[in-house]
Amino acid sequence: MSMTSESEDGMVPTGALGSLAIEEAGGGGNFGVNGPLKKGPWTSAEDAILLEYVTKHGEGNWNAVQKYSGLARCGKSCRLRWANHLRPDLRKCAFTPEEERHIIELHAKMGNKWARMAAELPGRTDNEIKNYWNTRIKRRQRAGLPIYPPDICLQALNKNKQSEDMSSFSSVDGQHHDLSPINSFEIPAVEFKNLELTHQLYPPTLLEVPGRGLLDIPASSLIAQGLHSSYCSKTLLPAVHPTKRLRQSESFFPGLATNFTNAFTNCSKYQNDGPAQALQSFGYTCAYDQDLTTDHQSCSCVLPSCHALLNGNPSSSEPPRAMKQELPSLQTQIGSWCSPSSPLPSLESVDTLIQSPPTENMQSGSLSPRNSGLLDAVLYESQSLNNFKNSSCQHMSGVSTAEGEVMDNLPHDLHEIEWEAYGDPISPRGHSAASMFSEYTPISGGLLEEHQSLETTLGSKVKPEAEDMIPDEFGGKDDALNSNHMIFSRPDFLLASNCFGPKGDHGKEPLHAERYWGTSW
DNA sequence: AAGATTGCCAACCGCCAATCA
DNA sequence: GTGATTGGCGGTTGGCAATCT
Repeated sequence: MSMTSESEDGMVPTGALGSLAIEEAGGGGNFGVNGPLKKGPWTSAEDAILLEYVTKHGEGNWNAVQKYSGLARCGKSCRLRWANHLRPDLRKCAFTPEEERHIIELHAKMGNKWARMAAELPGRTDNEIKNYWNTRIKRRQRAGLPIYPPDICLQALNKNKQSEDMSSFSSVDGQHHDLSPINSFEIPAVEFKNLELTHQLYPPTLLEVPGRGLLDIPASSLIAQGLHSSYCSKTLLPAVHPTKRLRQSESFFPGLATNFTNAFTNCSKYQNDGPAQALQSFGYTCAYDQDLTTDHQSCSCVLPSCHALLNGNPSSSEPPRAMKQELPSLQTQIGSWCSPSSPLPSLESVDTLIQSPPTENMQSGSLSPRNSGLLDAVLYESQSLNNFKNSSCQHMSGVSTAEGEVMDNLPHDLHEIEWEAYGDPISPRGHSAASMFSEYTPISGGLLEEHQSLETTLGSKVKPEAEDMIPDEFGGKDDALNSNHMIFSRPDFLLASNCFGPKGDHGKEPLHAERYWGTSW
């Protein structure tokens, strides 16, 4: 949408542009020294002014642009325009396949760190990369395709495995992570105080955070952590990034590491069996996973159910909610665990927090404004449903701690329903649950409203989706893909799925990578 | 053909950290 | 030391064009 107002202004010779710019600044908004600041698309004349200014004075001091050139734009807008469009070193062509590949790799490594990604892609801007990623994600999610190609996930896996091997626990000082090229995690210095808030609430990889939406997690953060339960304590917990900015919302992701720890503890037996088995053991259920027999349920069941629970929107008949497609990176969220100013709790204490959420800390006052709402609702629900504990999951042997913790909060019948789906290796409900979770974006309504929503979820709205929604190796009904796309978008899914693994037990053809991933990798 | 949907992209907004006065 | 300013970042919005129904 390049400059819609282009037609109304020709290129104006540089020099004596100020008055023109001021005249053009008709839009409302703030007032600068030259009058009202213009918003909206930039004109060629404005570009010329900005270009001239930067040529003369260099970058920086952007507010002076408006002051001295007469450009009726705020400094911020000028900086953005320069950085995204006028910089001479920009590459305006479409992303090359190599660049796309690089972006995927970088995102697997960094998450939504667009600026950092842009720094590694010469001539590309963070905005460009962000837009590319968001549209790409949207497209792939709609198509029910995973975000990350398997090799990247495995790459991340291997790297982080190496990282674990190489890293030493002595890196508590937080230095190692910048020194080690392998360890790509960024662990910010954040407060531990919110730890209890998210325990029990969020399964790995997709975390719903009120006011923040779903958090996605770079593949590297997901996969490797899960391989060993000790990983969290070694790599996630101690590392502190001294310079990482702490955003309010980024202090909100504490429970994840423990969930990882717990969730993968029971799968650690696979750790020596190679990635494939380990990944399968993670239990990120793929409806097409032919290995999803009851033998594997121990690890494959929980997360989707968690999704369903957390989503609070188990029914596909629910009105569609805004889908959060891209999410803050885990590496910052996980960092919530560790702060120089807040001693890292032992995992035991973490578990204590998980199992016995301190209710006093759940008072609204202890929640950040962004954190209230869904969290409150889920915590409340968790407590009120605690009576179901131990009764419903015991028939599911091998359910990991984290899994059980979440599952325990489900009514028994819901367990049954969910598990029936997972017992059926080709049931579409397996991933539909995940999609339910993904489709729930909390609107920061009141606690009551969310509670009600959750209640509805738990109580009655578990509705099986039609069996015919199973896509025929992604050639099936689009609706099914749409409604179930989320799990395929998750890097964890692709690791667990057989899309790049051996043929499943049921003789279904494995998904060929080139078909599965498309050709655009 | 017309309306709806999707893709794409530019720009804005809010937040935060660093710097400055 | 403190408040204001600046710059940077990530998320979101809005509009146009292309495609679909």
